[in-house]
Amino acid sequence: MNNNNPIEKCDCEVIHDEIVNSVKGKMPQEETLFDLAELFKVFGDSTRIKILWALDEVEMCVCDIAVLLNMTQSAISHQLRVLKQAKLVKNRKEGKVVYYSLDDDHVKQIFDQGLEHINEK
Amino acid sequence: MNNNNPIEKCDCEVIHDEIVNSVKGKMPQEETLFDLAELFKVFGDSTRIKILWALDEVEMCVCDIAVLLNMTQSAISHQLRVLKQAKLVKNRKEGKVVYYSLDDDHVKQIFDQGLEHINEK
DNA sequence: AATACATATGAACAGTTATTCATATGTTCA
DNA sequence: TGAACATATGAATAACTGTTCATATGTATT
Repeated sequence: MNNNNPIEKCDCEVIHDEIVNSVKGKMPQEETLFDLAELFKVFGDSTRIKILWALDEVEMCVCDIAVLLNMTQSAISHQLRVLKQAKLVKNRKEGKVVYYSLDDDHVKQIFDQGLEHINEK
Repeated sequence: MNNNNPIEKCDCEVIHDEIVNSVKGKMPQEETLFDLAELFKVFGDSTRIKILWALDEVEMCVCDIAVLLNMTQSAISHQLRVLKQAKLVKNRKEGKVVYYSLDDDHVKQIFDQGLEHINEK
């Protein structure tokens, strides 16, 4: 069933039909790959990386983090929301103060793998 | 030496001075965290995730990838450049055709950690 | 040499995102 | 109740990013 239809968006001929079809069969669901990209997008910002790294050490309140990173409370709060939506951090409230902590066991391992890549290259 | 200077950008008082200072001492170098974020930024795009996943299966030429993902050759080529700059893929030339393959052992492990996070939540 | 084709690349555009600013919410304490 | 403070949030803005389009480069074939 290998017809010679013009390929939709690619402006070149298929070079290796078999390989393409084989890989197509092995690819995870579109949605899974999308979710994976969304997760890594969260890791792809220095501020959030710093927050995660700090929270991997110890639970901290919003203001602590702002002071630590020398940024505004607002900026940190916005980023904590992103991290929370990604379910990477959780929080607990104690009076006026909200304490954030890591909510994932894989963060450190993902960091470590990333660092290994960087250090090898 | 805990003076009571107004904190630069944070518009609130330091809540837990000791924690902030302790964590500050344990944080990796600014540059390391920046590089880590830059690396994850590369993972933070569906197209690039798909390319990496495909190349983890088998070496492919640019056109193959374009057909596989139903995208233009140009778009793929641009993304391959990003992946190459990040040293996640390498290529070899055979006549007109350029074959790309993974250039990192950690890609799959990073994916797996990410997937574990997603599946747990 | 000329053509065909695979890939690369620069400019432009649209969509996304991080920070700032102003302000709202919610809690404590007097 | 009102003042003080920690945090959250919406709107605005500036910077960044992915794709497209047009075109350039480089290789093989005739």
